[in-house]
Amino acid sequence: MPPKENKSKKKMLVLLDAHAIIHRAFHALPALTNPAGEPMGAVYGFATILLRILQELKPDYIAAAFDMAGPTFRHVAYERYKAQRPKAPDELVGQFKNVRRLCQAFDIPVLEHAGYEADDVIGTIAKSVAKKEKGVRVIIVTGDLDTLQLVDKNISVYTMRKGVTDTVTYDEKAVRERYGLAPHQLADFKGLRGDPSDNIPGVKGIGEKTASELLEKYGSIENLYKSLKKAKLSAPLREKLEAQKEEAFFSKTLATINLEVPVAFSLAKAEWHGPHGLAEVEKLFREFGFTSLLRRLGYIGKDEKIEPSMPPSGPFGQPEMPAGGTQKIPRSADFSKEKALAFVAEDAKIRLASKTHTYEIPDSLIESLFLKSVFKKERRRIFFDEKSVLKRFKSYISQADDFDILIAVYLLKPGERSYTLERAAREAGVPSREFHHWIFEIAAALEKRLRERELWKVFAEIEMPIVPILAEVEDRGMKLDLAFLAHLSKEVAETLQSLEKEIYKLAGREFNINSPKQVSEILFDTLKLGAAGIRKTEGGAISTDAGELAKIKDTHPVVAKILDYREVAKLQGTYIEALPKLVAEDGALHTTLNQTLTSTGRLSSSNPNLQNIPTRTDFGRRIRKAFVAREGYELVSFDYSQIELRVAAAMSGDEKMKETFWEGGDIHAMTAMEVNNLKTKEEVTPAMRYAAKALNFGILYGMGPRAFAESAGIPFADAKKFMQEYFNDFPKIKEFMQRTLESARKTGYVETMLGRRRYLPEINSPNFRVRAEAERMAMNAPIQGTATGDIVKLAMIAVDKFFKESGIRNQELGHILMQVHDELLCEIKISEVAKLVPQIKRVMEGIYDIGVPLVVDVKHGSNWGEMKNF
DNA sequence: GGGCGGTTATA
DNA sequence: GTATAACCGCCCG
Repeated sequence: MPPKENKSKKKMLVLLDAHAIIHRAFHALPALTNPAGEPMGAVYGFATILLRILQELKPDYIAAAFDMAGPTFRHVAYERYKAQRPKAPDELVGQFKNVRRLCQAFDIPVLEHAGYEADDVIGTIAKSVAKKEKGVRVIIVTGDLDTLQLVDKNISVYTMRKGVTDTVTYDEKAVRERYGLAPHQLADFKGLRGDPSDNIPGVKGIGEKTASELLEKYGSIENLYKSLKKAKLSAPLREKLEAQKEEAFFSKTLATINLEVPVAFSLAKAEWHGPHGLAEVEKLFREFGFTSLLRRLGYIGKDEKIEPSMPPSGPFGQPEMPAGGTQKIPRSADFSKEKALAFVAEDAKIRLASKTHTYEIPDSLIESLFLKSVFKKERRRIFFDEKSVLKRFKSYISQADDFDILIAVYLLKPGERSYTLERAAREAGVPSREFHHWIFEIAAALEKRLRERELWKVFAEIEMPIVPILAEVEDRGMKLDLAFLAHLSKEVAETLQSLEKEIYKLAGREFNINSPKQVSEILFDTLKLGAAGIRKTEGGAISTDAGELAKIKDTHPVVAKILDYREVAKLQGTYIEALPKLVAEDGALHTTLNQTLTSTGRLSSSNPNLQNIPTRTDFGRRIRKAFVAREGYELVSFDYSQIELRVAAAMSGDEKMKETFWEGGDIHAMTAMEVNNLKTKEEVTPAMRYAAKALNFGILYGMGPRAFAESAGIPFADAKKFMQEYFNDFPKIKEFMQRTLESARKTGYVETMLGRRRYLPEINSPNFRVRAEAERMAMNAPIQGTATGDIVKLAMIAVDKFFKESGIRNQELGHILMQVHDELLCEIKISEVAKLVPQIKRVMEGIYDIGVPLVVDVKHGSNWGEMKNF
């Protein structure tokens, strides 16, 4: 989040930590060169950030601090200081000079002092200005977090995340949230924990957690040592602190920014004059080859509000898009006669193309009625990522002829990490040209391919219609009961503390229970528990995952406690603590539903992932209770019962399985009867049913006997026998698997009932493991894809349509809240639940005839954790 | 800070 | 033994 506009009357001084910004940009960005071949990436990064700062923060004063060559006072005190740092590469060294030239051109004073680092210079100036000039607040712009210790009421730190695109501002509160410490304690923190990147030793054996805890209790290293004798500390910790007292104090000194650099600074000289006399800058930009930045120069200091963000294209973003002739929309623009338009959401604008022109619409103009009506008018619309365009326009209605290039290329080539317009163009065989010609050609070429490969139905009847539904689901969000979670968090924190204590006591010493490595050491080295029969991890260590620990649960009481701790810690960290931070201003949690990520056609959910909210354990369900219906509504969950097994029965055509589903029988019990050759279902024991259930699921995953033995908890020989029996009893299942594999080997892909494809080039690999993995994917993808890709998506579309066409949606009586693979979660006005549930259930059960009945189970309640059967 | 291994949440 | 997302620790630069 960019800092708030400087609305207060206070003046603002921006101090650029040029050294850190350059380093950051150098590492975060690709190695670019100017036309003359000199490295320019870091200079470009610096320039971009500088422009952004000038636009966004509109400082009254600005100055830049550099490191000076030669040893600093820290090197004099400690020869190993930053000793393991590789020397700055040559490509970087030359760029410092150019950044200095840039500062000169901008008339920004350069600050430096022999024997001190840029941090020290900045610290000295920031603190002295903040003290002397009450009317000035200071913002430090930097590429690392070393300067956070300077933060106070008048000083904040502005820095970059994720490369350089995302920015974050630290004030006192933010530092506390991030570290749990006051800014001035950060040097103490490094004193204890050390800083490997600067070769600051710290106290060996003290990590982030212990350091924070100690500082929370004692405030500072000085205080800690003063009260060390009477402090309540574990023996090993006390020993470490006593033995390494010198290191602790010394490390703190190294980590402390020097506030007494004898550097001259004059606020008057640092005054920023705004955009006058930038001819020098322009000259430099041309010399450096920063043509994309030239345009932005014009904006500096103007009142016009433009979004602070990196340019979407050019050397930094995606590969340069063909931009040819991009222009602002003229007042006289008239699109009424255009048969087709293309829309692409970019960083802070929408790129709009007609067949003959490309325009850019800044976000600020999107709200205009003119553009909204241009967008909504019925005509051919081409997109790359329609969902993001819909959200930008806040318009959730699609049109029959809409074409999303992103979706098209996903269906043609699923399972890629990410897609770009450039890749789509490559896939479509369309070479680069002016944007408006380019994008329409790509769409046409992709449409042709979709039709050739018989993917058109999936595209036009499933994937395109679901786009606006996903946009709306994301936008609506799910309401979270924050008070409830806060309460739960407190309780859970206590549980964790007491579990921690018990574990330390049982183990005989303290260790980090969150570290699998340390857990393994405690269990198998210190306590010498038997490791025979325990799986090894990929790295060769003895595994400590829940399945393995369960095997030795009875050999020592600490094992069960560690399992308890794991469960609670996981839920605390991943949900109870994390979810509240993601609640938006509207009190709701807005996930992102990714439609083009999975290889099988499922959706995925992230930021937060709402598809893995706990439900299996009692404790997990308590978290679910935090997801609540809005006032006057109920949550209603529609869950396709055993949909993957039903699809497997349908696709294979196995009569016994189909019959069981038609009769509404218990599929797992029936399986148990068959593989055990029993005559009546009364003879099926719970253990038999459990094993049969594991077998049914395993079959869907292409499992072998070894994995089956493990999951059912039976001997390998029995497992093998049962699997053979299974394939004898359900021969069509075996045939289906074989047919699928053969076809995959021949064509290189498998497909769902509706023709969605998954390509599996490894299916003919000479490497057994690689090939076997591809075979399992081949057997699973058609089933998973048909059930939770094709069918559930169709159901979402139909249910949404039902809401809209019956007027339910308009009267705000009900809507879809979330999809969890085989479940649709809806929010329905309480008064309407009884009437609507049977109708929705009918829509879902009748969505697609696979030759086996689809059954939907319905539950409802005021929250997601306590639901009653309907 | 980034990347990876190990683990665990869901279907 | 399929499909995911995300946490933490730990190692690297």
